[in-house]
Amino acid sequence: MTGRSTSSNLADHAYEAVRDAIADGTLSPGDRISEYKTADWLKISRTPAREGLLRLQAEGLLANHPRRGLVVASIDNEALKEIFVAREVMERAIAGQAARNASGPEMDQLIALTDREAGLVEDRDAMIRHNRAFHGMIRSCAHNRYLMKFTNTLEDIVAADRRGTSLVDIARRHAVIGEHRALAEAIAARDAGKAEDLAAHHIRQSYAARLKLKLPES
Amino acid sequence: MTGRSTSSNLADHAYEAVRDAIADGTLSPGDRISEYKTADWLKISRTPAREGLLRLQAEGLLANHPRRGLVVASIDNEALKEIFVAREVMERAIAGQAARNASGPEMDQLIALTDREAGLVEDRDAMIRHNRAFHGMIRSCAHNRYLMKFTNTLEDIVAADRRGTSLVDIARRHAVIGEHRALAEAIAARDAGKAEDLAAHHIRQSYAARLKLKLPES
DNA sequence: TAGGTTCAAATGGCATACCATATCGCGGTA
DNA sequence: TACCGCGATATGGTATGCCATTTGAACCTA
Repeated sequence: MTGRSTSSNLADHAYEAVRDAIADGTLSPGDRISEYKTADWLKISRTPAREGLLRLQAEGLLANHPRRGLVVASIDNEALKEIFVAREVMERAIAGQAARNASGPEMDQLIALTDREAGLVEDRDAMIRHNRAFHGMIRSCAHNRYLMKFTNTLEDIVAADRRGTSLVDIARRHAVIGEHRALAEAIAARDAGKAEDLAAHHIRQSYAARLKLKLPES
Repeated sequence: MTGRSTSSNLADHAYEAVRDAIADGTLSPGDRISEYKTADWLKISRTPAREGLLRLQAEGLLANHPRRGLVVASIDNEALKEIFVAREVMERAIAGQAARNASGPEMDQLIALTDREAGLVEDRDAMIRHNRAFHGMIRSCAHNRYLMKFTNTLEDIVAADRRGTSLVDIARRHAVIGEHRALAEAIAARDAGKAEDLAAHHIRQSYAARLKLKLPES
């Protein structure tokens, strides 16, 4: 998942620290990032810092601006479109697989998450965290580590974009809660076809809501 | 792509060398791999060797056996199933996108590739190389860098498996040529729906053919 | 004042050194 | 002969040093 795991080694620590800094806006797209500054910030040496940054680069969160070092990746509208196309097909498949493969306890946990969500509609940050946890749970239920990893990566990239999540809009938050509930119920009912359609629709709605924010090109 | 690009830095060189060694069977699943041996083999120092290996690990080609270092990843039947589920949904989407987005020259090149393929049916290794080039071309045509990267990674993982490709069977090679031709023609005709179905079918056939090889669990 | 030149600081890439730990073999002892 | 313990070796993790390149800016000159 994307959780704050207690990193056992310093490279993981660097990876998580920088990733989280990007996710929460401490670092913005276009910001330059150097091995030195990162190492100094985290009180570690350059080597593990470099390893963490290389990993972020491999995942697409950082871009190697040819002769100027690493920068937080800016995603243009074309890349955003590609990401949402990819997310739609993968989240659709994940929802179907979750409906087929989730264990009883997993489904219980998924339902419990949706029950909790309604109470969070007023709290934007809590909703954002909960949204990630919810989708993470579905990916878990699908029992497909590859689709899980890929979608997690794409979610991180999207979160890094300064246009942020569509959840800043409270109307969208209300809508999301309904979409989540319907999706969770379809999965719990083991209705794979319905779950797939609802998941795809959910991702499309998310993309549409984000485009409506109408923020300038990165 | 997976091409033998002239790596500009040593870490990339290490990455490519080890990846290719895995792909061509020089290294087999379960084989231990150390930073030291890799560095010595390639006449570089541990640092870039380590970076290349870490990248391979992040992609899933190497596994970090807890107390024994890195080993070439063994994929069990469950993982193979997950991979093919993921490949099916992504290759399906890629085929559809290719039918919609491919430029004229790209389609010409795709058709040219299929024309060349028929003459290769007797040459197993040439077919294997051509198969990768063909799928790489379709991924290119789709103009979706994320789906392209993910499917390339999965293809590398599958290639690493010692059970190898189903293309070792000449009957399968004949079938593949037909499936490729049909798929390329659907894309060239911009029939996205048909291309999607053909691509999904192709992946399922590939999985079925591989299972029929009935080789022991890794 | 504008433009060019030069030099210092920053940065990435690579090599190497150091340390802790784990593995494996060798030898001694019961 | 079998088992136990100790030490050499292998290995990963981390720190640091060196070098080439580039950038940015101060300074000099026309």
